[in-house]
Amino acid sequence: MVIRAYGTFRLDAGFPGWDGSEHGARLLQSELASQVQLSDALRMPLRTIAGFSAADTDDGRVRAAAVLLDVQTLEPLHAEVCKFPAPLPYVRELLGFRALPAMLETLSALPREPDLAMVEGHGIAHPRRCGLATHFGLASGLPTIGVARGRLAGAFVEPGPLEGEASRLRDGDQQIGWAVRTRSESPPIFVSPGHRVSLAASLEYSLQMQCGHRLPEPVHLARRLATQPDEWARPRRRGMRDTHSSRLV
DNA sequence: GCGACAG
DNA sequence: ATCTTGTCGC
Repeated sequence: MVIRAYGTFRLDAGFPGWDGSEHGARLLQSELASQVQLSDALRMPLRTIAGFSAADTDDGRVRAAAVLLDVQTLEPLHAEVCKFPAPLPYVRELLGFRALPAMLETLSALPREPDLAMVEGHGIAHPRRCGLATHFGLASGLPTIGVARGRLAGAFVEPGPLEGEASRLRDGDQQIGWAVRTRSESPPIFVSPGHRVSLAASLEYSLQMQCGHRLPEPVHLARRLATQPDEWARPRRRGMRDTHSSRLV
C-alpha cells in the first residue's frame, strides 16, 4: 500500500523509529503528534467515507474491519476484514501500535480510497495527542476522524440531553475534541480530529453520518464487522457486495 | 463500597 | 476486546 506520511512506514518493516518498547512507543507518539494537521484537507464534495474498527481474535491477533460507504445515502458499498499479528499486548494509550497494522491492511484492500476515514478510537483526544485515529491518519495520509465510546483524556461538561448536542472536550486550556450526544438516551461519544481535519469538521461529519445508532454509521458497521464477523456474513442489507478478504484471514 | 476503564 | 441479566421500545 502507499504510505504518504509517517516517515518511511511500511507494514513489512513495522513502525520506523520504534524500538519495540512501551517507553519507545510513547516517545514516538509525542514525535508523531507534532506532524498532525488540524486544518481541513477534504476534497469536496465528499463522495465516499470509510469506517474502521479493530477487535481481538481468539488466537491473539487483531482483526480489523473496513466498510466503505456512499456519503449521500450512507449505503455500504464494500467491506473488508483482515487479521494481523499484534505488535504489542493491549496497553492503555498505546492502542495505535496494536491495531494500526491490521487496519492499514483493510484500507489497502479497499477497491478505492475513501475521501474521509472514520476510525473507532481517539484522534488527538489522547494524553500525547496521538490516538489510534491519528496514527491511522498519519500513516495513510487520509483525512481522518476519531470516534470513541469512552473518554481517554480531557474533561467535559455533560452535553445537553438532545441528539446532536455537544460540549467541548478539553485538556487544560486546549480543546482536544467533543463529547457528543448522538442519541437522547445514551451517554455521549467522543469525537476528535485524527489528521487533516479540523475540530469543527470532525463534529460536523460525525453528526452528518448518524443513522440512529450511538456511533456514526461508518464506525457502527465497521465495529459490527470486526467484533461479529459471523453476524455480518448473514444477509442484512441489500446492495452490499460481500467481498471479505481471504488473503490474510 | 465506588469510580474508572480508547480497542 | 469479551463475558455477563433483565428490561424497554420499535
